[in-house]
Amino acid sequence: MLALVVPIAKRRKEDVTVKLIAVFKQLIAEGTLEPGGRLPAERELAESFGVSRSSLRQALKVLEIMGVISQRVGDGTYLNKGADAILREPMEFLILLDGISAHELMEARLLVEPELAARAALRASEEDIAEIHRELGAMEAAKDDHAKFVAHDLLFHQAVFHAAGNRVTSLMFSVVHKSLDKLITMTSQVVEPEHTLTLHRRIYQAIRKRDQDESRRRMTEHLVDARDLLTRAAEKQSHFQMTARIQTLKKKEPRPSR
Amino acid sequence: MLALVVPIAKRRKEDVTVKLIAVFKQLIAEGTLEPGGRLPAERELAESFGVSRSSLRQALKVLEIMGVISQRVGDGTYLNKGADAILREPMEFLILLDGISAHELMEARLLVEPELAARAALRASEEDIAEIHRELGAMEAAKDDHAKFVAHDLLFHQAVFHAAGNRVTSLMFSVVHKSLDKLITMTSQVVEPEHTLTLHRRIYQAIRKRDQDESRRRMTEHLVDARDLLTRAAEKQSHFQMTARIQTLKKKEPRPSR
DNA sequence: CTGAGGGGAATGGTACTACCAATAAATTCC
DNA sequence: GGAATTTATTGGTAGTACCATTCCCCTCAG
Repeated sequence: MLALVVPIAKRRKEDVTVKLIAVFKQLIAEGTLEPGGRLPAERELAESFGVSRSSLRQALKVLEIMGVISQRVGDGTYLNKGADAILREPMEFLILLDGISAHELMEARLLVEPELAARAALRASEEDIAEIHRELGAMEAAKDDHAKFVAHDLLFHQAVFHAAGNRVTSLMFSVVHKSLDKLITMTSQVVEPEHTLTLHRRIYQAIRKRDQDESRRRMTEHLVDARDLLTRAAEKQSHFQMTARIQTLKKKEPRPSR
Repeated sequence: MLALVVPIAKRRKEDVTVKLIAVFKQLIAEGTLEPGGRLPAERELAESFGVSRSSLRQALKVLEIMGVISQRVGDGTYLNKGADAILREPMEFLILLDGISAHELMEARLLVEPELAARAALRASEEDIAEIHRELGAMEAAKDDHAKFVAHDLLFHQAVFHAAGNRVTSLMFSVVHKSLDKLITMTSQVVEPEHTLTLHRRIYQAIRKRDQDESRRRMTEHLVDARDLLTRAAEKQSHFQMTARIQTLKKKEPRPSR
């Protein structure tokens, strides 16, 4: 059964914060705010909108965490240009809350990337192919540095995405890649770099030959291999490790019996 | 050329808000907070963490917009179970900021959904197929109500996603679908509902027959058709329309010459 | 005229207080 | 025993005060 998506009309009393976010959305859409541009100071904005600075700051904080804007003390607030980081935080929570496993993330890649490789073979420009080749070279150069090796591995895949010419999937899967980064790094320590390199070389060659079918096959071959490795590695790992906390949290029961 | 992802180490002074979000992430990860569970009151939490309620509220607001928690006045704050909405807001901003067009969104669908249809033909359970059929029926029943018709159209596709059994892609494309909703509704007013229905029926039949190749073909057929219709319709539309604003915004130049 | 340095103003970050409105549990009343 | 009312709790908003950082302009020395 499908999860109920609740398109319910509960538009009734919206937060001021929510309204503010909608306003910013509109201002961006109509071009009043331009990427890279500077926003008025918080105190001014708050007055303009007729809300308190507290409320405005809540909205701005949301936008900042999502990567829409950047704030710097003593300087100001700026609308970001591209927003690569915009999906990162949400995605991490998604993985936590829905308990999405590395296996599922790899399945998603397996579902999409082969087709994208085929598309890349069809539409890649010479520059795109050169970029893919560069990342391949960077991988070779970083054989001994696992972190670097994996970083360029993922950049290789991003380059393929770029060559396929679809920003939507590219953006989406940059997050998936990022989420898998740590796990892949762990895995790479028990795999011969040359093995990974061989698989990547085949993908590159296929795209370079403009062979759609082979590109698709080679990408599938690589990802199936990676998925199996990853799944085994993941079984030994319980979960992700998050960053430090501020203070100790009183673990009192959240059940105030009133 | 790929966009520079700025992996720069600027971990220096993090916001209290950012730290708090990290704390919540950890609390969720280690199971101290359970989905559906109730969080302590804001005033208590703020004291526990040793931060002001203002700062805490900023963090909570971020989590609420992302769909991680729900807050109700007079009641309390609860950790959500699934977080369906978690990618919606970020995705909308992404589309705005990167200026992603409806055409590109449809291209993304065209890239992914055919393969997913094939996967659905392979892995769909009887219940999955029944669900797809139900949405088909709902479309037929809503021939005259454009909004409803389109809603069930998208639910049909969601059902196929579900049948394919990959939550990651399902979540991602629920956002894409949502973004296209209005535009598709407009388009549907100039298209014979029977035309759309026919294409959907073919997809359903193919999946039901467990024919992967035909499922893929039929989904491609449908989306190519939809894309062309949509692209033509979009050309006449400048942009999206967002919801209302609170008050008039002083359009003063964001260039305080100090 | 040029460059280095200092001071002031503006900005975001945080804390704290006060009050409102909505909610749910406890209480009272019929 | 059930319905209406009261009461305490909770999130929502506004407003103030103060801090640390940053930028800009002005001054002054060379």
